[in-house]
Amino acid sequence: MKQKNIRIKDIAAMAGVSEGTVDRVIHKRGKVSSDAADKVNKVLAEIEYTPNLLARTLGTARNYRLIAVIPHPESDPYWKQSFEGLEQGEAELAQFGITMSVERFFYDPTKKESFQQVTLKAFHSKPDGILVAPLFYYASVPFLKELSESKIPFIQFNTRIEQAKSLSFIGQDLFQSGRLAAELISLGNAGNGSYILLHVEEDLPNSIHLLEKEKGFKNYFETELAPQPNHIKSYTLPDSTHVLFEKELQSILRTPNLKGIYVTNSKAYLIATYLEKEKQQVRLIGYDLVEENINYLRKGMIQFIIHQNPKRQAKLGIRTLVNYLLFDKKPTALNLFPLEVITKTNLDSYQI
Amino acid sequence: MKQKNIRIKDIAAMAGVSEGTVDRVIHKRGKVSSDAADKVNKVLAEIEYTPNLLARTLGTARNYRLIAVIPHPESDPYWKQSFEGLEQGEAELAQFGITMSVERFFYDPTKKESFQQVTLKAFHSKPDGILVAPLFYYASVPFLKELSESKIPFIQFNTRIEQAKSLSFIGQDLFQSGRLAAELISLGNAGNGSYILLHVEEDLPNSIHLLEKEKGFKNYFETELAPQPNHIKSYTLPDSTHVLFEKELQSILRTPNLKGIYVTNSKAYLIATYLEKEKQQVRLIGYDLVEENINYLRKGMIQFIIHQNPKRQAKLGIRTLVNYLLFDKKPTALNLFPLEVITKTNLDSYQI
DNA sequence: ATGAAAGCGCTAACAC
DNA sequence: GTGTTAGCGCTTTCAT
Repeated sequence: MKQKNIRIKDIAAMAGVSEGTVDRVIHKRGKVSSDAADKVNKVLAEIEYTPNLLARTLGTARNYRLIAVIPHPESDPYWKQSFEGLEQGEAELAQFGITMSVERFFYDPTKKESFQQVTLKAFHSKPDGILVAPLFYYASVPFLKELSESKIPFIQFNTRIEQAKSLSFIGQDLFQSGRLAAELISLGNAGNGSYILLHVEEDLPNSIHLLEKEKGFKNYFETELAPQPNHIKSYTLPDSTHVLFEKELQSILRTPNLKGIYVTNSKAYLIATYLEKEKQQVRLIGYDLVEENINYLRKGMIQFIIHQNPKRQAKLGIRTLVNYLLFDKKPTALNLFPLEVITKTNLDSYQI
Repeated sequence: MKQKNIRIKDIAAMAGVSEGTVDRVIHKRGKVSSDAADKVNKVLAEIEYTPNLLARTLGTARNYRLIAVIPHPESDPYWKQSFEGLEQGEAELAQFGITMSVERFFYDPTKKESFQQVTLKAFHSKPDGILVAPLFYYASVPFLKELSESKIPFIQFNTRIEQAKSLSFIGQDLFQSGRLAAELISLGNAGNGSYILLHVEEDLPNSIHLLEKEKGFKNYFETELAPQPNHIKSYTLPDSTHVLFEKELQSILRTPNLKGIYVTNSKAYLIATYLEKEKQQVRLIGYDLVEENINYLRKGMIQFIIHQNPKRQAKLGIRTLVNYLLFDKKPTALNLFPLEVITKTNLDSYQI
């Protein structure tokens, strides 16, 4: 009954070959006669061999080098959280005595050139694996293609370039995210209202991911609330320091029968500030648990935050890469994170 | 710069003692002169020693035995999910070659005697650790006390007996959970409505955890919506097969100006069935991603489900126990899970 | 009380 | 090609 775990040694004995040969067959390291290979494979087919992953890493001295390419942590609290996720992932490795370095290459999320420069450097340093948040579509495509061609395994997170042959994408379904925002913003409002979608401080042509959210948002109203005469409009706002910001926002807020505002990035607090000043009551939905948003969530000026869990994304990215490189574990191509709904009341339960 | 990881061997050399002695000091396995202990401790204080957890498990032959005490998986889809979490946790261990068995002891969640019987058996089998969902308050107190006294480490999950000295509690803050339900149910409803809280098919005296939710629910209306003249009432409904079930529910649904119903357990679908039949429009909130709830969520008859993530709770329970037993890692006393809000639209993102 | 040494299961280097 | 063997860092047993 108590079937002891089968080891390579056992397999070797059963197949009548040596441990080394079994290892070579299992890992396809070549240099093995088809005769021996057959014997081993036969045994392998009969038994259930689950390698001991602990022992495997202990045995291998090899030092892997990973590179993480993300926006600079100081550029935005959101990316700070990703950065912390990397650190946690790395700490986890250290604990298990896995010698794997995680170099961080930062770029300026507002400058395409910065991204290009950094990715070039990353590529030339020939790491064993890359974890990248490819914010810039057009700059990412060639980079990721180069990685594929050089057989450098990589994982995309946060933003997805669909055609890239990444090991895995870790992040959220942005179309659904937009739909969720629409559901939450319209909840309890019985028809015929106006809803505004706002891209704040974004370089839209370069941020196709935001357009996914927009599509989802509109889709929800069309498919789920069709008979109700709702008005949906989307705007792009400039940098909040820009003179036009306030002016444009002001006119937007004068939209008749305005029921809700959906901000597609983490800048909802900018709108909240303004609403607070004007004492206007509009349902406001945004993204990410950054401090300013949290404050307005607490005050009740923001009703919902959709959380992307950047920390967990980054941590999982590291873990996935390690599993692949060290343990031969192929990840799922798409690792879609839950669309987490945060309100004033469940906020604390999300703060670790 | 590239400080190689310090091993026990290094410490031994630095302290001028043998590896065995260092090991004895680190693990306080006794049998070491104060002289030698001092030397080792001195080195330990100067350097940063992080044991290689991989090597540690490889080295230990010891076979640990865990016991999980949960309601029978077939008694409720919710507990089925917990059960699956246990399986996942166990699979994870196997992967790493950790030889640790997880026996499952099931009880009938509607019968206190069944719980008592099972816990007695668990206790007598003297396992190395226990993971328990202590649904019955009065029956749990003495059991958990016995565990403490016999120094059998245990973790509570799902339900928490506060005074028990468990290694850790894994679950949700139910008071906050009630508050969250109140927030979601009242959202967008401008004042003066009636809200009903429903305990369905529950033996209330034995389910003090449900009373926590009730307190939280009422608390939210008092503290956050005080000036608005809302009416909150709570009821307990019998088994749905009972003749009184429909009758009582019917009279409840005739509450004037009824805006929302909050079901404190996973039985919201029973109410949804009825609402659907009567074509009554009331906001409905319940717990747990069980199939019937999911169906009504999809249909739009249930607006929100608060998810407790039983699978992850159970999995983490196993992992925590292993970390404690094998790696000497003390868990946090309170591991509160996020209060996850599920709607029709983000549901799919939660289905793994 | 302490040191030496034999594993744990696997990988990799080295003979043959 | 194939078998043998020396580790990886730790625990544990066995002398001393």
